[in-house]
Amino acid sequence: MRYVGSMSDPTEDQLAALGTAFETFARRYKLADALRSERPLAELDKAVLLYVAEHAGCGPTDVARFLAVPTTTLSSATDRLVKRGFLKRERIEADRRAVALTLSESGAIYAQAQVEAYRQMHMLMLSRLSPDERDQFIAMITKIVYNDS
Amino acid sequence: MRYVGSMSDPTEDQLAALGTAFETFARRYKLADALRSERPLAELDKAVLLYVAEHAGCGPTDVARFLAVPTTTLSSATDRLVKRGFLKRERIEADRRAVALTLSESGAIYAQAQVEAYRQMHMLMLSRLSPDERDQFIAMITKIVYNDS
DNA sequence: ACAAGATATGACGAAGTTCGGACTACTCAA
DNA sequence: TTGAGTAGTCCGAACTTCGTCATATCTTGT
Repeated sequence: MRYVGSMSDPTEDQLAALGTAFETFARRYKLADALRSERPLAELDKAVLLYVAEHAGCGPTDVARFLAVPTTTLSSATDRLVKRGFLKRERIEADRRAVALTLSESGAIYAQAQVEAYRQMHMLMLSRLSPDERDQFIAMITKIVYNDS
Repeated sequence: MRYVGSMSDPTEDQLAALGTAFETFARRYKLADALRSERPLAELDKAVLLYVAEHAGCGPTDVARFLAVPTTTLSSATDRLVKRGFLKRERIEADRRAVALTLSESGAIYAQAQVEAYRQMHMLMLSRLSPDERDQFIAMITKIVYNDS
């Protein structure tokens, strides 16, 4: 049984085109990311690093909630990051159960490199569009992402 | 030392906007995917299933190459899929070293459901744009993804 | 003031994944 | 026929995720 939409719904062709574009996009993205040197951090760890970069002093629970993973999983992640010297965990006195997460020097460098890599990729992507299209594209994807329905 | 681009390069604002949009996009995408019932297949396994759905009779090496993972990793994936009854592995006589991968009945159903879920998501995304914008958006993302530079 | 309950983390371990190295079986060219 | 190359799999080490349990600390109703 197939849903028959109104005239203003996206067409099947549009959906198909978008699907294949995304599929290809995701694969390339992964490939580009994979060619980093040394043992790359786990996906989760990178996400944690970037989050802490933007929210210095936050607690593990905050990060876990944001990334939608169990706190124990996040605990493992911070463990790894601390062990590699990318993250600092410090008890705070306002609430001595809690810890405040901050990036170490090298953690900040790593995060910065990561951000830069993304920037490069975005640059490459946008550079394939004309200047006019760039604004349009960004406006559209923003509309898609943020317009909760 | 920062690279100073030409006037027609994407602006920092554009890059930043695109970055945050993607970040949010990726997170939502993951969440939506996570709400499937029963033990969900590993990410790799799903990718394998979808690939085989489109390339019935292909061999493990084909899939491994396409997904850019070692053949041993792909072997594990097919093992799991066969064990769950989603995939069939059959020796072919043209080359008796090779095996041909095909979806089982339930594998096809699963793949179909997966495709449908993506379709839904793409539908939701496109529905936030006006009909005119949809074509424009697809044209742009296609240009971005396929125009190798 | 304090017992009871909520919170923030960490320790531990089971279950599951990735992937290098070794191995089997088969094909092919000389 | 033999040696090199190819398709796949098996095994095991290293890692991740995440549930369960244990530890400190807050917080509060009384």
